[in-house]
Amino acid sequence: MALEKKFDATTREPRLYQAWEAAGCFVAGANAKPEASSYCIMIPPPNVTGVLHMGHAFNNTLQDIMMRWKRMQGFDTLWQPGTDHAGIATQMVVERRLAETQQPSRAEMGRDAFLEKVWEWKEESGGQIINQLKRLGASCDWDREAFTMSGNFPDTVIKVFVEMYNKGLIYRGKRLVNWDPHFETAISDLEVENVETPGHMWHFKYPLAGGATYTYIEKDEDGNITLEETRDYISIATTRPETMLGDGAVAVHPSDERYASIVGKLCEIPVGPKEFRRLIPIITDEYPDKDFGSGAVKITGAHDFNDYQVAKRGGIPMFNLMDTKAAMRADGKPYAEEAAVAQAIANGTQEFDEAMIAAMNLVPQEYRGMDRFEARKKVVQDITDEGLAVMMPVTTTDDEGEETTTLIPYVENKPIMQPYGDRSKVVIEPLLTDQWFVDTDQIVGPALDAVRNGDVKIMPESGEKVYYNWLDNIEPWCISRQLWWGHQIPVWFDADGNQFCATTEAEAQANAGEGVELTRDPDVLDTWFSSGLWPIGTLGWPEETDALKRYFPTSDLITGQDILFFWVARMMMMQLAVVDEIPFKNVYLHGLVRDAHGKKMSKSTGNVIDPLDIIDEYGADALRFTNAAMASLGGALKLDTKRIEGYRNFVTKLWNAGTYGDFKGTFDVPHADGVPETTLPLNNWIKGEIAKTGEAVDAALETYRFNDAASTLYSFVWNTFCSQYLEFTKPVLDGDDAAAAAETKATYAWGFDQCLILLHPIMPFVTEELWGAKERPKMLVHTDWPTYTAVDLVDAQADADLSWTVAMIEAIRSARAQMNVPGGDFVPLVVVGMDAAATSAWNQNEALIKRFARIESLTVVDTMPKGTAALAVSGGAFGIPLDGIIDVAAEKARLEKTLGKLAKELGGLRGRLNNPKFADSAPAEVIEETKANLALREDEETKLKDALARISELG
RNA sequence: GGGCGAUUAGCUCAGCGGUAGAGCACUUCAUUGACAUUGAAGGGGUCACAAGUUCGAUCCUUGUAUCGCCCA
Repeated sequence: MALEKKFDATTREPRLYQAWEAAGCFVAGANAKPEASSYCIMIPPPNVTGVLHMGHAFNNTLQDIMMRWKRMQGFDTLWQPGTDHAGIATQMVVERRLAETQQPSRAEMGRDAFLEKVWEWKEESGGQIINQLKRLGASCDWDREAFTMSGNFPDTVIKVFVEMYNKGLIYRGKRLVNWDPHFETAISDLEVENVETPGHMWHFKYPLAGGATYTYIEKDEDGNITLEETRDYISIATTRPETMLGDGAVAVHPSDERYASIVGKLCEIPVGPKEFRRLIPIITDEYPDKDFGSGAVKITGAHDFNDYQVAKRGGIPMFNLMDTKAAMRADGKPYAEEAAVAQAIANGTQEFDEAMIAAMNLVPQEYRGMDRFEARKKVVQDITDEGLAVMMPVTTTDDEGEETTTLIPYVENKPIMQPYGDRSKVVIEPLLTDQWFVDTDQIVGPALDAVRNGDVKIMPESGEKVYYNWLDNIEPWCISRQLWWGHQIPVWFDADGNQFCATTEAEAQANAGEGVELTRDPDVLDTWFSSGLWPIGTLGWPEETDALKRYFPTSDLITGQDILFFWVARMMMMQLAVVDEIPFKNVYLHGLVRDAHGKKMSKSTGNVIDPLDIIDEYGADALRFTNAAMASLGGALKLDTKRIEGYRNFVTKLWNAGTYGDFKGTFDVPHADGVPETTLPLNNWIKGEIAKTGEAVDAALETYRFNDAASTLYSFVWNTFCSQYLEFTKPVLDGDDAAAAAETKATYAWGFDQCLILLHPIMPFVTEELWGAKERPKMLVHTDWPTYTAVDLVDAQADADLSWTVAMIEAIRSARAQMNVPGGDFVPLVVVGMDAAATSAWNQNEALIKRFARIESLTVVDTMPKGTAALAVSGGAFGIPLDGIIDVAAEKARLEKTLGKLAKELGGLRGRLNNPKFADSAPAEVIEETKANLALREDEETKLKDALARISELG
């Protein structure tokens, strides 16, 4: 059959994919050899409503390379695909759509109706990313496609929750959590992005109770007094004045002498109606930094993580000031009543508990219902108006040179780290709420040990350090979300708030007793709680499924380093906590795919590269090859379309090597499984080169060095197979020796097949297409991966002869080009003192050298004729006689340049060998190698010096 | 502030205790022979800087500078 002139990726790739799918090529266990070991990869599940971006394309290319390679090797493979319900992200998208289409809002339609809308949207868009993965060529077992909200998965999640609850690994409590005021839900630490933002630090006076005064003294480093004054206040610096209303104390460092005399006294929060101002104690704690601000900090336990710790230590009440939208609270009793109770607490005359404090609203009437940022402005204004802002002098000069000094409020402009929700992009508010937590301290140990003892390997190695660093300092994991889309927490409460955790409502009811009214916790679980169970969940746990037995623990996990904590670490902890086994053996982490200049791809920058556009323009194979070539362990991923173009050209190159073979009849050679028997040096040689390449590819993939595999194949196919071997077959296939031609045809056919096989994991489409151009027992996707080795196939003689031949051709071409010998002319070659090896190599490959270097004859002479261009080739002094036409100056320059390089090298080699310490210390083989190298270079130098001397005689 | 990394050709990046590599870009030449998505030849590097270890350092160690990412 004749091949098309070009490979049309756009039309061929989808058809090839369909053919694989139709033949069941990707089904778990397909092409497995009997008794094969298993090889399993879990896809990092993309968001169900997502679209394929370059990160997915990169990540899935690497996974597919591993899968296809292992499948061809006959492993029992499973690539488990699926999608994630992605709680916040999906709920956000659906809510936005509701708004855009003028439908009732989430709150208006209620939970059940809203969830129906989410499912509708999932059905509508859920298949998209899967189809995009297919365009990339991903060989997942689609029959097993999973989704974190359907099939057995929800049962798995609920069962794990119940088990962990029963083991005491999950608890509920009122804690300060990161609260997203936009989505009105708690989020985990990892979902918060801290961004440096311009901010202000205000300085306010908290008056001492009852008009008390003290002497405030500041000293410099040497203990000299720099400031001494009587104060009736303590100065407080804050970036968040609106939270002053919830202050429970002012804290100073225990060693801070400036405030020692007033510790234990009360001071007044300078906000709110004057008659109800609260008094709070001045306490000591290790937290305040003496050198920061005034050294005294206000303690607002309910709205700051550091203050929360101080308040917990000091038993200081934490007054919650804000509602779920982060507006100042408008509920509760009038301010006057609340403030009176709070004062009693501060005075120590009122008992209090957590629930009582939580119910109190200490927001003064005029602030109630205000947005937090509005409230901030008002607080600052009110305090300043009252004269309680710390003032600083500012001197200005007027037109007449008159200096005036005025006092203005002391406000520092300084960058502050502001927390933002990674999805909502609004400022996160620390908020005191009831949430569910995983007690990570209890389950982190095995996850750390598994990596420390090598059961799980993380690549690159730096990933392990990052992993340790995070897990060693892990915080409790807040797993409840005040969302609707997700796995609802399986806990029911009775009227007294008693918890009944069970897998079903009936079970909870049974535990609570008949007739007890129960309400289910409305919250859902963090998406990562369920995706943390992806390995066992997709394999059917808690059922002892066949898949679980065969494929768990899985083999490799290939994922972005950005989800090392979110996902990888949590899968480790969860799998070990639930089934007491590691989820996977190797973790390959990669970075973010960036643009050609290393910039993050973003819509606003406009530098986003859509993988589907790339596939349309260049084909999936080109994109995949680019991905593989970029994937050095730990390397940066900069995607340049020029590079993709280059690999598209490589696809074409391979295709043309196919059309050459087709043209020469190599596709008429029937398919055979074994390595062909050969006698010709060029055929012996290419077999060895292929074996070496195969070994290099295996070695690269075994160590996840995809870039090495790609560059080895690129260089072999383009340079060795096409530029050399293919060219060398021309004289034989066109020649009169029928036996030689037949052998070469068969060898070319086999060699080209090997290229297709070795390239298939990286470039599945074009290779399968070329494979299909001949009658075959199996599709390429299921063809056996080679097991021959270099030891089997390398013929040392052929190897040496062909290497010499290639070097000879290159030396002649180089000399010709530099001597300006017209390309078409055949020229004679002469040699003095040709040795046996060179003679043998010449005899074997004379036709090739003559044809490709355009040589008409080789003559052995006693002395070089005058005006000969010398060649730096081993085995004799070769030269091209160019008497009369030689450019003497050019030839001198050429020789001098080569001699210069040689001299530098010789200097290094001799220096090393002359150093007695080198002889003593270096390994014998290095010394031998150096000596041999020196001899070779000296020989070359002698010949070239002779040549230079001769040419110098001419001019 | 803590952690992790990077610095190699004009650009994007590999690499390695003992000859400095690729792709792109650049220069010159080639055009009916599988392929112009091509072929041939070529130019281009104090491997950031400094000290140390070593017979030998671009590579290992320490420090400096610059840049990046993650966590506070």
